[in-house]
Amino acid sequence: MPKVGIRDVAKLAGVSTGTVSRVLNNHPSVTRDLRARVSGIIEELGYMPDPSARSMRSKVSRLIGIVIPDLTNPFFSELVQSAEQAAARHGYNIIVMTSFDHAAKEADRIGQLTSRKVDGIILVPSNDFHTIKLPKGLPIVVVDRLMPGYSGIGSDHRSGVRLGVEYLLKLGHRRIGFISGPKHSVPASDRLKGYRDAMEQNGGKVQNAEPSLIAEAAFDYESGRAAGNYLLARARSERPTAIFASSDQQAIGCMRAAYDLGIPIPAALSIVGFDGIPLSSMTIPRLTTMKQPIQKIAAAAVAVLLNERPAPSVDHPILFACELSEGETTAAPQPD
Amino acid sequence: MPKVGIRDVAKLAGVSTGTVSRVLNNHPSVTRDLRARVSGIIEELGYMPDPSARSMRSKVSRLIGIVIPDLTNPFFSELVQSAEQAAARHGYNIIVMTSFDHAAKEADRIGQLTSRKVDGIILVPSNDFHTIKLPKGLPIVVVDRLMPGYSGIGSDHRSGVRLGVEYLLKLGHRRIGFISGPKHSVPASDRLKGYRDAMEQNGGKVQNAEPSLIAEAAFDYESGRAAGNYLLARARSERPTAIFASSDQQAIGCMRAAYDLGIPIPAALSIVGFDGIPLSSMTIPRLTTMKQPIQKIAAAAVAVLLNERPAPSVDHPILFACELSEGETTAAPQPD
DNA sequence: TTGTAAGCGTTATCAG
DNA sequence: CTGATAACGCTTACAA
Repeated sequence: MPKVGIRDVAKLAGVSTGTVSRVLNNHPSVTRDLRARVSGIIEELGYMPDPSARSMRSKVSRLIGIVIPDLTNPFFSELVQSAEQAAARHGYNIIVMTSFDHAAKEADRIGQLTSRKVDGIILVPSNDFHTIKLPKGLPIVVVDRLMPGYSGIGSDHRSGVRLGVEYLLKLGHRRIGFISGPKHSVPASDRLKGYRDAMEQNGGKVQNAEPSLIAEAAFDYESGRAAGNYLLARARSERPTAIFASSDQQAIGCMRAAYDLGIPIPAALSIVGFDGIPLSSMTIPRLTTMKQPIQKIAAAAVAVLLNERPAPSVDHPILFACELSEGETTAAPQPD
Repeated sequence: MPKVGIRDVAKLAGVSTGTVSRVLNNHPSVTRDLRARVSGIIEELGYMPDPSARSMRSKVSRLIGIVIPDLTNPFFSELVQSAEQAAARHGYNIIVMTSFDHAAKEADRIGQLTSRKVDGIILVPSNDFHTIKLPKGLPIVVVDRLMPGYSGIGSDHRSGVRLGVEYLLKLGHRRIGFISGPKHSVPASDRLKGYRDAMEQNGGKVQNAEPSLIAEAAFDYESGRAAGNYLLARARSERPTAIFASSDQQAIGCMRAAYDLGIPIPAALSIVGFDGIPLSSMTIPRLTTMKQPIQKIAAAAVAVLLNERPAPSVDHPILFACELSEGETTAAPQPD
């Protein structure tokens, strides 16, 4: 079965390879019936164009690279899956790579992708991304962890967090703790701002978010647990009655900390997470969380790379709104 | 900056393009110092070979495809991540695709991968995989859900489950429920066999695993919950004192069901999961589970595709042992 | 050991 | 609108 090529199709259809190629790329200048005949033969022969040859000539690989810090993080795996679907709808495929939040690895991955001639890269930058430089000319869209100077797509973390904290305020909480993300992370400081926004506009009572109500942590489970422990292992009168965590994983770690300290949720402590990963509805009790529209983000990123949508300007990222998903980890505070 | 090609390197090094190519592919027949000089120039010029051109001539793409049912499943995302790492160590990259457990999509994905000329495919077959036929000639290794007739790599589900159930028996449990996987799934029936193995060898008492102790379910959270509900919503004397679930997600869903029914874990119910996903140590209480060696599996799969390791014969898959990870969801049964 | 040159399967340029 | 034909950038016999 000696592999059928474009010439076989051409011969059998009685046309030139050029015409077949034009049919393949649905170039407008082919007669309806000629196109039909050729397509027929293509079908019949089960011909599939060779992507390497194609890409070599046309400089288009129909490949999109996606570089994320950690595929094990449900938020990112959902992002990748959504991107894969969106890309597939356009005949594109996805090459995934993990940077492990390590700038050097990240630079290396981006280099590989570049030399693979991917048509674009979706990048969730590592936390010390600023140390690397991106190859000019390659369409690249930064997602989730927006970076100044790069066109980005994500959700509005700041107002998302603000809404979440306001929700806690509305429930009657005043001593609201905050588990922040890594110090230098852009989204982390955005989320922190959202927290401050909400706290400060809430009149005098909690005007200054006391530093002791803010715990810095990585976005993962263990860090969330440590941060929760820091916030909760104190006298009851000092202890926050509610905690907003910057990620669902942190929130879940924090639930664990509360559990270990014997603090019932939501009776003595309310917890709100951020991200809306599937897992958040599987915890006991179900986590209340601010849900990011991952699919929208992924679809938009793909659309931008495929020029189906204008790239956001460097200082005006595309931002989607987050949405509160009420679970069972939040309630009015107990009277002291 | 007019893209540096192999000829530029050749010219600057004063050698032929053939030699440069040989250096690139570290063909043995190149003098040490010549190789050194050429490598120097390559470095200096920042030359990167064009993968399309390369692949077109050599029929090697340095690309591995991986098709899984659902990237959102932590077990698979960890598998993909591990495969990505293993592949990267060999200069290979990974194209991921999701089949959503849908045979038609799966066939389509495999077709795409084939036409992309990937050097091999790692496949976790969908549940109705048997309906599709694989393209001959393409190295493909079936992982996790082993299929008769295909060379596969996975862990020993049957004895893994047996060990888990034996653990429960050792704790003193006798009425042990089992949440099975989808009926026609190969690993599901393997796991079920493991359960039967353990139950049947346990003397007369539970000689026949009563059908009512076995609930069929998909591997996901919701199904696990429903199955748990089925097993638990009965009079206490009929209700199992322990449940073995075929996946961690099922187990967690089952915990949820128990929680909703007011059945305390592990006081009134022990639960053991299967897979050992990271999430399993984040639940409250921490899930006891049979851990699959995902990294080993992924590494072996990549090694097989890269011919670093002989492919397992069609009827003798490579099987790794599972290991019990003791959490907090298991305890001796309460006296009736 | 190294150079030479013929393709690999497409697409794109030019005529016709 | 369609056909011929020259690239595309590299690998690999075949020669030297």
